[in-house]
Amino acid sequence: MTVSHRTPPLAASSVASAVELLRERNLRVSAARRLVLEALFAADKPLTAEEIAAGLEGWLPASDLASVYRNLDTLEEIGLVRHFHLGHGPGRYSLATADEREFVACELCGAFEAVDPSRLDAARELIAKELGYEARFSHFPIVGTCPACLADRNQEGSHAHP
Amino acid sequence: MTVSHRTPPLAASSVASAVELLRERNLRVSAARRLVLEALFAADKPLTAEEIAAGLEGWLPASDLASVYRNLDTLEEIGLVRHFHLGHGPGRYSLATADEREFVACELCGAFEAVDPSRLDAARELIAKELGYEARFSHFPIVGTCPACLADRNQEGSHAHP
DNA sequence: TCCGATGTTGCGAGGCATGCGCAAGAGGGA
DNA sequence: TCCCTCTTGCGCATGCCTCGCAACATCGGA
Repeated sequence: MTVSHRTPPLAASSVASAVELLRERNLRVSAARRLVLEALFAADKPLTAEEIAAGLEGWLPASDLASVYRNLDTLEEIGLVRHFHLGHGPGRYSLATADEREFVACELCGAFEAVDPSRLDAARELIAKELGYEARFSHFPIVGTCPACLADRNQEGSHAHP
Repeated sequence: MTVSHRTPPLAASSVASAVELLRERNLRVSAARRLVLEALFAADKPLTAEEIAAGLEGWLPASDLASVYRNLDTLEEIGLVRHFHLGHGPGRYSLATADEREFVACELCGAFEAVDPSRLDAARELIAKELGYEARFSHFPIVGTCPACLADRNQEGSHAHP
């Protein structure tokens, strides 16, 4: 799923509770499906479909990539999963949280972080005022230069006049 | 070229002056190269490599897609061309302007516009203060909902209580 | 004006991130 | 346990590029 879903988020606290939510929606709890959930619950960061299919480097059984994409898609449709895009490169998937997350990414080093949307409300407001657009950084992040790379850049500049 | 270049922009006013700049850099002025420039000068909006290769629907001779990409890349490297990414979908290329452009895009209808970076400085400042990141919307735009789609959405909501 | 060194072109093939079709297989209510 | 469906797995297709390589063109120099 390369497109952003707008289903309200469903925050599950465990694989078991997520499975429960699947059943409530008459979705089957297949091995492949459960594996995707287990990978997402086990991970501490957004995963690519490839990483999930590979079984998190052996921690979990490997599974079919196409099925992983399909399952991520259905899970996202019901609100259990969210994904965003880190510049070029594959999409990154994670469990949905009650409050949607937004992202910032560094175009130099590739670092990224999730941020609470409220921290971006002021900026969002300014953008709305100036352009009339309502910005959303949950599917496509704010791209720029992270603090570390900014520091590196200043470092470089400084040795011109030691 | 899927990556952003940081060469200072070179604003050319015509194909001839752009060609001049190529010669100054010891780059050859081949037919294919000139065609890319002609397409960009003829267009009133950012083009995809595919559109350029197709000769703008017959206005110009068609050319090889791989060469178009290579030429856009070299032109971008010397600062004559810039490109940005509209969500998924191919990159969009346009002639560089003396002042860099930044972009906003609507994730619902696909519309996008170029904006003067100064109009986003306040938002950029807020983001820097809040996250420490220096945001740049010239390669990856601000993604959100455009005024028209926002109006549509309100329209929909309103007929609940006429 | 011809020449040669080298930058470029135009294919064709390859790669990555997805998406699709379809027959085989597995959930789970009756 | 049966059977209807939902899912899986596999292979192949697609969109957007990128690469390798031989043929070819450009442009400074003889």
